[in-house]
Amino acid sequence: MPELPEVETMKRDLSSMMVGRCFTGVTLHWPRAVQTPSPEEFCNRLQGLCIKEIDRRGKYLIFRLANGEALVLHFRMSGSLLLDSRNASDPYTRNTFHVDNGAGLYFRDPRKLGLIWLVPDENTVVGKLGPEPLDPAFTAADLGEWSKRYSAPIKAVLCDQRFLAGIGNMYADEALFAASLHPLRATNSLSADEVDRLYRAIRRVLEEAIGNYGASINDYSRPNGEPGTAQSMFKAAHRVGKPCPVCGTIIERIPIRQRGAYFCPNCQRNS
DNA sequence: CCCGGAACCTGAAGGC
DNA sequence: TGCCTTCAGGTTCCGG
Repeated sequence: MPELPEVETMKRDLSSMMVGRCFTGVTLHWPRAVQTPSPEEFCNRLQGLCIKEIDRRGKYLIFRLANGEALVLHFRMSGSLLLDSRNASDPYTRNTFHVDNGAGLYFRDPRKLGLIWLVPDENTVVGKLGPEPLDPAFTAADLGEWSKRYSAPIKAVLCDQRFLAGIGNMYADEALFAASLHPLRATNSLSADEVDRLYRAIRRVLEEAIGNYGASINDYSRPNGEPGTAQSMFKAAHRVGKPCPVCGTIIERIPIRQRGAYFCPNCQRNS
């Protein structure tokens, strides 16, 4: 499930090979992924456009094009963007972007939940996202200010893209474990010390995961097909029934807002 | 504003 | 073995 570290890895891996290249066409096997414009217009307009730079905002991957427009992708649950031409015949390759060096960018997405936009202004897609957690301008004081506004469980708030951009289920669990905070803690009940712990935990967890090229939990892999290794560092996420690496207590999983929250009931007390 | 639930998807996993 | 149900989860939308 591509979250911030996985999309950041895609951005870095793809930038060296794709910046300066131009799209020669698109094959849409799953046109419903295209949000705007219409699939026909999407294919016509993208053809001939060249990539000026590749960026990331939250969990969105942004191709900034030389004509000022932006091709924006969101991978949701199962999407990935692959370079190897062998993916042309993969039944889960939903859409293919053909590039002027003869190569292709293969949008592989078994669950068909990923989304694609071609827009004159990328902010129509990503404009409502909260701050980037790794932006130097985002401080612990900012996190404290934001947190006062929410009474919902901290786990749910961390996953809310209007609060912070790019954190999903896995990294919210990891950050809360690293900060020794129970996922059900009311967000506005955090002390200044707890906010500071959480702030440092978020940044440490995300930076470490980027250093490990993201987590290959389900269908994600790097553009070259190699898996990321960040999942091997997980202490709580997706580890239900396994021992906490700190204290040995069995990791539990509870539903919060229809999603699984993994945590150590000993290290992350709800009080 | 807040919250819960459904919808979108399909492979995996569990029950009987 | 096999059919059927449920679950996973990011985002948006809808209703209370």
